[in-house]
Amino acid sequence: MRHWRGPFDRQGYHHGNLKEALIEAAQRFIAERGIGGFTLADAAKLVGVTPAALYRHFRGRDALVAEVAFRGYDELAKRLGRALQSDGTALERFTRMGEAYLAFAEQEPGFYTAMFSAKPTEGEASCSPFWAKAVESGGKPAGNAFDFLVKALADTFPEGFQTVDARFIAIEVWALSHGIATLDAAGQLPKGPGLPDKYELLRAGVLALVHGALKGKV
Amino acid sequence: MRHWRGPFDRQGYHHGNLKEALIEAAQRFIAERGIGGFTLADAAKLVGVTPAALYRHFRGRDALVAEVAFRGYDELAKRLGRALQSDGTALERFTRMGEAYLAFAEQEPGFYTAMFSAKPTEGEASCSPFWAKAVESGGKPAGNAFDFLVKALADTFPEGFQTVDARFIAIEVWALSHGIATLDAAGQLPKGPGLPDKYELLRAGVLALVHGALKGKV
DNA sequence: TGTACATCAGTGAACGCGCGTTCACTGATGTAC
DNA sequence: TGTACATCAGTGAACGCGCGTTCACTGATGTAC
Repeated sequence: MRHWRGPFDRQGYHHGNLKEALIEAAQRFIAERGIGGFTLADAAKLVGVTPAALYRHFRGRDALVAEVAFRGYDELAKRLGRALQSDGTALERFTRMGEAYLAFAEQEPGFYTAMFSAKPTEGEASCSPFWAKAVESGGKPAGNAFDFLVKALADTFPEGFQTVDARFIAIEVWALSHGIATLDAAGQLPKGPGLPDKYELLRAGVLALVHGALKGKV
Repeated sequence: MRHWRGPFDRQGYHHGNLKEALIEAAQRFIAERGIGGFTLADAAKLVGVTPAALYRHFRGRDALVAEVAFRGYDELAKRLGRALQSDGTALERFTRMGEAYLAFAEQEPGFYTAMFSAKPTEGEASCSPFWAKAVESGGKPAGNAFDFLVKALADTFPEGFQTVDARFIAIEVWALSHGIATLDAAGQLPKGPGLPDKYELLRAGVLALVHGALKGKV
């Protein structure tokens, strides 16, 4: 195999790493134009290949989008897992997870968009990869994003939440994170002097949600 | 003008209420298939009219989508305004607003989708109709959804939020509402025995957010 | 009441386009001998 | 080391389709006289 010189770079008849390059191109176009605006023709062109070449690696358009979404689930779980195992106090790690979530949505809009708009592939395992029971990936059981969140909550507040199910809080935290991330992506988050940025918004909001539960205020 | 017999009903050469019927059809298809999946041809067919007829009433596809979004902003503000002026205590009205928001997103997915994905029309007034300064509509200044939310907060907690800007809380509440609504629409909200439904989720979350601010916990 | 006419909402045929996908093919690669 | 061969990634031409949009038109409506 020829030396790999970057996803959109090519010399000669064989591309060398077409599958990865196509995924990367799709990710980029989905980020720029949304799921509907993404076309196979553009992706192939960017990569320097005929549209038909795609069919050596994917069943079709939907399969490529699904693959992007799948990579997204993986990357998000990886980032959250990394934050969960980072240094510092449990609260610091928990805060870092929130930042990681927002940063992921901002830095990888292609992933994020694909993750929430990929049609459930018929026959495929799970269509809610955030919180579905962890799926095996290459033998070793992979954690999912939602499980990491629940675990972080348990670590950070080992005394538990009296009457409240930890999953309850986790859903609240996730919904707030998702809301902030999508409003921000849509350019709808009010911004201005005296108004917090999204990280501050999430940090303060999560603390309030957790403390509300801690005090049985819910 | 002939008697109006329903949006998708027609007799004779002239439709009678084509503009409204097209908006309604667009709303329905956007709800079913998303912005990308909506086509003029389908809308015209449903209404019983040639695609070209659309151009008597709209500049083109984008204008129709924008009109749907605009109706959505209007309808949402109307519903929130109604909740804001309903009976009961201030807290009850505030809670009702949250329910109204979630119900709107669920009952009018066409509106909700259009509102968040309409491209900012160049030359048009505002591209963030939730919180942009209230626009005149037919002479009388119309309230926007975000202003209603801030007002509800002020009514419900007249003692104010010590160190915290009320808009801060409003953004948190809105982000949580939006997150819950969109996760629910995407079928991603975990559901099961012991887990709360979305209304309970929002109610508890909002209370926690507000109390967090009230106690200066933020 | 009847007729001529202006208005304009909707027709239907056509357009150019770009899409996703297929197919028989070709040329580069690496392996067996 | 050299040659024959199997493999298969990518080609390029073609497909059928449905899209948004245009245009000269037609037929229904309502108004002026």
